[in-house]
Order: sequence, then structure tokens, then C-alpha cells
Amino acid sequence: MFRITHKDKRARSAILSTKSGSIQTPFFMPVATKGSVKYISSDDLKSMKNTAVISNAFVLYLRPGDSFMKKVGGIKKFMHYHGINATDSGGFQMYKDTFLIKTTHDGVHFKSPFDGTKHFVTPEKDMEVQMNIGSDIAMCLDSMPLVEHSKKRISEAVEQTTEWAKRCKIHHDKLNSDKSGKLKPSNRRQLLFGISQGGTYPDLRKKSCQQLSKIDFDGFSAGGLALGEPKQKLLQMLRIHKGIMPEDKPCYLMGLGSPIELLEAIELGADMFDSRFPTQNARRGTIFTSQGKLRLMRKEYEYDQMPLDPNCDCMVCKRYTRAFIRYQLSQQEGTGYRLATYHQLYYLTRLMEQSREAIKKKQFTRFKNKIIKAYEKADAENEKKLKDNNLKGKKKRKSISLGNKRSKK
RNA sequence: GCCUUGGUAGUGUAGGGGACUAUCAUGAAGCCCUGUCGAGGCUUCGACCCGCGUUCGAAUCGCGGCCAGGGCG
Repeated sequence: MFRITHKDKRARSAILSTKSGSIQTPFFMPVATKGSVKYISSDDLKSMKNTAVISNAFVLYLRPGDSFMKKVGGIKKFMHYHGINATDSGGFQMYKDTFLIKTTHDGVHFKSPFDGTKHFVTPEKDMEVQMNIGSDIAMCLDSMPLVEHSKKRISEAVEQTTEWAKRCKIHHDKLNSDKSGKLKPSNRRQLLFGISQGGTYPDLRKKSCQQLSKIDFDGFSAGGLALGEPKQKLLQMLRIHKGIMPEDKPCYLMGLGSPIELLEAIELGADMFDSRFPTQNARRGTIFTSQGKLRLMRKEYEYDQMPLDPNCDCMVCKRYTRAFIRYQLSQQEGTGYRLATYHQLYYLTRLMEQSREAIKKKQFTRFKNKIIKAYEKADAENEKKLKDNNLKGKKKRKSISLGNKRSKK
């Protein structure tokens, strides 16, 4: 179900098989919380050769309901989606005040931000919800502490996560067994991933990984990261995670979505990613390109007739100008969101594709460095531009204020 | 020609003698966003048409000018 085909030092490319087919790693999953990637249709995803998305089991459980999803034949049919669908358990929603009431030993008390209704979710219930939704990959219900929480609380969350992980696995196996009680083969059932916690404390992360690695999950995620901690911490935690979790299982780094960080994580052997970062940034006018980060909303692009990325051959870059997309974004028009998002995901999909190629050729580090250089170059140019503008601005302001003083006298 | 409204950041506005260091939106500049309920958050910049007067004090009241609407000849 997970077959490593190529290795380049710690980086690797593999084939992940699910009940919906096989895809190559490493890959990035755009976030489709409510069953759609915002502003992007499943046909769009297909046209950019996207292979996987992740939805949110808890949000879908609230609306339209997991029984609804079951009735309509599962999320993939519902979405008319061709690829692999993963669902997040909802553990991440604990992170948000709008959802969480409190966690207990048994499960999580949530409130619905839609209508204020209260819900109690246990690990077992969560597994049933994800089964009803019919995703290809389910995630364990984990207990996710805030980064700023005390070490003690993060430590408790580690224990809680492990305990719930065991319960998830037992119940999930039941739900995925045939009549004789035997677990179905991995290509005919939903996969289940465990999630390590521990914040950025090496000892806690290690402990979490050690506990979880004893459970026979189909894959292991690193959770609670990419939430504002320094990059070096993030990578350190990934190293610990990778060092303990079995090599022959997929490694999913949850929440990561910035291009350079993705490459750095791939270099350390991570296989799967998801994040709202690229799509959210696209909607807010920060565009990833072969030439680094493009801040599209700057006035300097008001009349720009270039495509978002001159080296991109996506549908958007072939047809639309920066000026057009910038204007549509500024007007909060759906078309702007759609075009920016399309390019962004196309770019990331290509980045993953190129990463796999580079791993096959054993040139991944060179490839990574090339991309990083482009981003650094763009950042440096940007900084220089800002400095120049500041100087100009100061001169201008000075002359204006002098002018005012004179006119008042 | 006479009468009558009105002139506040780039734009649209609030405020009709002291609470104005002038509101809000938009804009511009910057920072942020990473298992998405949300088309978001934060910081900064930017204006009382001009002059004279009344008053302790004027964006606010008076007069004149300029400009823009509207009405009557």
C-alpha cells in the first residue's frame, strides 16, 4: 500500500495505494474543508493534474451531516472528484475558540459555529463520521494544544492523543473488517493515520512518536506544527518524527504549505502535505511563482500586462494579465479568487511533480537550492525596492511639510 | 443678472461653537496568514476651498471671493 520507488538521501518518492487508486509521493493536498477547494471545481483540479485533497470531517458532520454524505454515495461521488480524498478528524478545530467548548478524557465537546448547537465527539464517533463521509484516508482524533500552552498541558495532550489513537484504531478496524472479522486489504478499505503531537518540545515529540509507532497505522502524521514556530524547530520536530516512525509508512506533515518549507520537509523524507496557506495567500494576492513571491496587490502591478508567472504554462498564466487578476481581487470578485487560486495550486502541483522527478534523478538538493535561490533573489529585490521607496517617501514628505509651513506663514 | 443649496484625506462621507489630536468606508504603504466556519487581522499615511471678521474658543456663525449644482429672469 506504500511502496518506495526512489530514494535520494533522505528524500523519497513512493506510490501510495488507496481504495480509490494509487498516487505518487510526495504530494500536496489542497484544503477542501466543505468538499470543495474554494473557488475551484473538481474539473479544475483534474485539469491541473491534482491527485489529492483533504476535507474536514467535523465541519461536514455539522453540515450537511455525515449521514447525508453516506446517502449521496460518499464525498468523492458528491464532489465528482477524481483523486484521493483525505479527511481530517476535526482535532485541529480544537485550536479554535469558535469550535471548542472543552476536551475530556472521553472526547471533545464542540459547539457548531453555524447554529451554536453542542456536540460531543469521541474517537469512536469520529471514526464513524469519517467512514460515512467515505474518504480514502482518515485521521485519528487527536488532542491539539496551542503552541503557547504550558509544557504540562502539551504533555497531557500527548497522552490523550495516544489513548485516543488506540481507540480510533480499534474502532476503525472494526468498521473496516469483513464479516469474519478480518481487516480488509488496504486497497479495499479506508486508511487510517496516527498523528504525533508534542508541540516543539523534542522530548515530548519523541515520546508521542514512540507511543504511536507501536500502533499499526497506515501512515503517520506530524501534527501541531507549521503554526508560527521557527522553521528550524519545525524541521527538528520532523527529524524526530521521521527518526522514530517506521520508514515503510507514509509520513504526512500536517499544515505545511509554503513552497520552500515543503521542499525542506521533502528533503527530510516527508511524503504528504496539506495547507490552506497557498489558497489563502492567493486570495490575498500573494502569488508563488518561478521567480519567487509576487505581491500582486502592489500598485506597481496595476497596469502590468505580464502573466502572474512568465514561466508558468497554466491556463491562467496563458490567458490573463496581472492587471486583470489584481483588479478582480481588489474588487473581491470570485473570478479573481478563482484565477489566483488556480495558478497557485498549479504551481504547487508542478513543484511536487518536479520534486519527484528530481528525487528520481537523485538531484533533489540541487533542485531545492535552485528554487530557494529564486525566492531569496525576489526577496532581496523586494527589500531593495522598499528601501528606495522609503528614501523617496522621506524626501517627498519633507518637502510637503516644509511647503505647508510656508503657506501657513 | 438675481435667488438658492453645497464645498471636509485620492474618492465617497460623519460632524452645525469647546468632547476634533476631525468619523467611517475606500485607497496607498508595510507586516502577518500554514490539519480554512468566514471574500481575514494588525500598523502606518492621508482632509476641514481661500481671505477677513465675530468669539476666551470656528470645520461649525457672519461677510466677501472662488468653484460646483439647482431655480427664476
